[in-house]
Amino acid sequence: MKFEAATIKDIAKALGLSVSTVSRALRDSYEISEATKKRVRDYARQINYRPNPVALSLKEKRTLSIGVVVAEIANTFFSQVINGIESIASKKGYNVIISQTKESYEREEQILEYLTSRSIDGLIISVSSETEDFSRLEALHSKGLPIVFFDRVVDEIKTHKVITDNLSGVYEATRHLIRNKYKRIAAIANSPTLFITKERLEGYKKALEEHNMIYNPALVKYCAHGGLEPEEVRRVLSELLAEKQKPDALVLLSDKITTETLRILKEKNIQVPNEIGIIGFSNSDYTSMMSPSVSIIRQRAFEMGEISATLLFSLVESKRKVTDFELVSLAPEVIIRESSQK
Amino acid sequence: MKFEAATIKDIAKALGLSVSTVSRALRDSYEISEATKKRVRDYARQINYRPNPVALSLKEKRTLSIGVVVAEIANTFFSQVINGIESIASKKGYNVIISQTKESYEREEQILEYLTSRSIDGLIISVSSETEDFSRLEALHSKGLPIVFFDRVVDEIKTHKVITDNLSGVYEATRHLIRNKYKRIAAIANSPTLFITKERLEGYKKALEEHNMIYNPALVKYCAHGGLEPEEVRRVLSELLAEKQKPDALVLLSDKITTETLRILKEKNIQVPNEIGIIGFSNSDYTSMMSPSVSIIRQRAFEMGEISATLLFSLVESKRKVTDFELVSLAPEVIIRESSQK
DNA sequence: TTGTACGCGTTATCAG
DNA sequence: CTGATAACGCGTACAA
Repeated sequence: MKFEAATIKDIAKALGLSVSTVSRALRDSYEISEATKKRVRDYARQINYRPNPVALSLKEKRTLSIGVVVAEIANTFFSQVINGIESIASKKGYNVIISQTKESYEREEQILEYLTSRSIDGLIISVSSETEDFSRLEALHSKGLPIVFFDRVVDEIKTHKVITDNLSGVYEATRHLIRNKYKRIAAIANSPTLFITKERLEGYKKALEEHNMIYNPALVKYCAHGGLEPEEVRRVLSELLAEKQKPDALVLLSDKITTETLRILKEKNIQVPNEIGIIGFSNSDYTSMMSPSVSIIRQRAFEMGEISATLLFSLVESKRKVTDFELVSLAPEVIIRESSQK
Repeated sequence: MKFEAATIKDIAKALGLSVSTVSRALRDSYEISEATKKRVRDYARQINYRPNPVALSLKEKRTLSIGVVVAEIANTFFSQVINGIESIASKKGYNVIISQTKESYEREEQILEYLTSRSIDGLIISVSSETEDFSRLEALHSKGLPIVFFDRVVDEIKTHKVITDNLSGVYEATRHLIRNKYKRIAAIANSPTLFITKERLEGYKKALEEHNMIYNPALVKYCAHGGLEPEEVRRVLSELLAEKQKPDALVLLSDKITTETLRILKEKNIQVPNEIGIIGFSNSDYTSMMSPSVSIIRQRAFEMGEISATLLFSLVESKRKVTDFELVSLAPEVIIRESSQK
């Protein structure tokens, strides 16, 4: 069944005017008499006329839509970012088209292929953990599609980027564990190919080095799909706990990994913070309500969305080619609670 | 700056053909010679030609986009529903345009006004808690816009609806509290105007009646904005705790209210489940990891999204006017944990 | 003050 | 086999 709506032509016919007169009357052009304007406006209201945005888009070569690509919508961090993006976009009169990669490069390719064939005016993206080939993004970017990266940014592509100051966040978190007498601090990270993974691990290493603790690669584990595959966190956690000298603390380097780890520790009845100390990325309010309450590195997700959207619109609305790009780095909140203090 | 892409016309010019020939060649029409087809296809690939979806939309009177309207994206329940919707939509080759009402009728009006001026082929909506006037939705619906309601459905409008079996969920939850010797069971609900609020309270009343407990209106409180306004949950909770005979258990009738209540109880250091028993709607995995773990009524959110989307596409793709509508009622999972058993 | 014609990108129809 | 033209809905330069 089709959804039919009135057009300018319908109004013109009904009122015995030409379409251009109607068009001008509706846009309140000075060339149209008040009498005609009134007739047109009254009739338009009566039949509830709305201009067809598709026709406008075709004409103006813009869609008033932006695309947002994230790994998973139902992830607190991403949904908060989307919240921020939507808040700005709706004020600007733009639609927000959401897609999720589920951490798959293939899906990401499909989405980009699909979205960017001119159905969006700009793109805000956090790449999937599998993505290592940025050529399609690069191609789109060099063709003039405005792109803003957030969270999982692509170093090679020169455009606006909004990230958390991952290094200091993790540095601070790790340092805190060290000061609380944890001796064997392990890290569970997202895919090693992600830029943010590298940054976060830098923070971890920096804290260890500054406190003369040796960096032991055996204590660093990766989840290629950021914990989205059900068993990957469980596997690396088992590996860690099976070490001869098993770790006494964990730094969890992504939201999903934090959630999964907490679930597994609870299930295995491992005592936090005594048996193992925990601090990790999380944007869930529930971490404060748990017992023990969970120490977290909290990203300014809503703000990140707002800033990303604002930067994107500055690109979209810019008349000239922008060559000066911003790298916005937001300080995370490192919130110390019970899970990291024995 | 604009994002320019190649068109059929560019190909035609470059190859010295007419646009119609190029169009047909690309669509592999039988009337075109293999040689020409090959030339066109090769060149199209070379310049990375993609048909302009906006032009297609104008011609075909469809946008391959659906609109999704929820109260708040960053709410676990809604983000899980959106996840389900997106999963189906992406398979069907549809874009998902997301908007949030933030529980405001005014915003909902704006969104509908905007979205439905032919930029979407169908709408999936859970109305805002403020919405009492459904005339715009009704108008859109009777004009032929396919609509599917989920969660907060509109009784008056005849179309597909997907809901949780709210009554039995709450009935079962309340009965469970009664069987666990709770005597003064209060309920905190979303706006009294919402259909689901009525249903949920029916479940509450039914359980009380069946166990010969008197229904005391003083023990039922409402949050007009579903807990989105920061202080509303705190206020009603204070009122309840100030009752001469204060309640010894709470049934929390929406996700947001459950989260807020748990936060406040923790803050006030009120002992759960002894001082007060808790069971409430929640779709957050964290409820299982809290201490005490929280008993919940869990909606099948992802599934609800999948079903809503499937039903919507059946409407969108239907050739004739559909008059036979489904009301899908999904059984919630009532998960009994520690917070409701003293 | 109002109307005609064109173009945005595409496909369908009709001509050749 | 290929090309010209109309149409989708709109806004605007140009004509009247």
